[in-house]
Amino acid sequence: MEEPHCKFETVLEILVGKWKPIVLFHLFSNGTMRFSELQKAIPDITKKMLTQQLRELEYHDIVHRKIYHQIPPKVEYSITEHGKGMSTVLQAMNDWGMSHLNHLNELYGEERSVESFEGRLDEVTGS
Amino acid sequence: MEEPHCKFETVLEILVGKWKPIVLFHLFSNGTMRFSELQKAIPDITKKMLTQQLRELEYHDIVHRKIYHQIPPKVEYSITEHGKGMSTVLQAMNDWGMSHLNHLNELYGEERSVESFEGRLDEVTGS
DNA sequence: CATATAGGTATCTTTTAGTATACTAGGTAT
DNA sequence: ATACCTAGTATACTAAAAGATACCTATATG
Repeated sequence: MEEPHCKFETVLEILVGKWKPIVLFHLFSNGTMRFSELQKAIPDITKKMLTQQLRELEYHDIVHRKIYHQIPPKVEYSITEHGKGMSTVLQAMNDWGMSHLNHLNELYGEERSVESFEGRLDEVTGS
Repeated sequence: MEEPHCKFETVLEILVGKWKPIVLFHLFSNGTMRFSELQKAIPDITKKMLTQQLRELEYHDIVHRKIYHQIPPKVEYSITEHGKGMSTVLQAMNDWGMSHLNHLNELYGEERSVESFEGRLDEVTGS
């Protein structure tokens, strides 16, 4: 009973954060990117958040940070070997996620989306 | 480029919430549980949070809510058929999560844990 | 008549996550 | 001398998530 050994929370911990999924998406897609390239690819992110999310991914050894000691600075980010091992999990999540979206569309209709989730909650609540 | 079609965020949306993993863990393990049984199984959760997390899972058709019209009330929660389809994803997350924890232990030593993650961030930051 | 019961809701406070904006370093181009 | 560049940091603020606590419902029991 004590501590549930169901540790999918570990994966959640890596992925949680408003910008982590999209940061990972770009790094997985493009291989290696500079800080400024990531910024351009994700226009609404602030430097602070981009730095923060990258640091957390770096802590988990998902992302590698390569510093070129130049002026002006150059820093490149890429997925580590360990991080690449995560891709099957992400793929599994992605695949099931897609089918889940279809399922939700069947339940609630095409017009709904993951984003417009708040408004629908009361429907289920008020029954 | 536009909208990344990498939709593992959908799965995140279902699972994110401080108590969702443990709620799911108990429901997957025990099959069917009353509200009060969940409360007992997760002592630190408040009624408010338990209700909220269950409602969100219900919205996503992961959890089913069966109401017995009695006084005092009786409500049973269980994993839906659709929800059961999620178990392979959760298993994949769980498995990779375990190996990731080992990896982190190799990197940072045995004493660290997922929980004591804050304190370690500066180590990676300050290099 | 007061109390307990189960499964909640309502309201308020605290904590955490995210945003906005200004500032920095150090070398190069004007 | 001044402005510009990149990859940040620092500080202050706002929004969202979670916690604490009180209350509600209708029946059955003492």
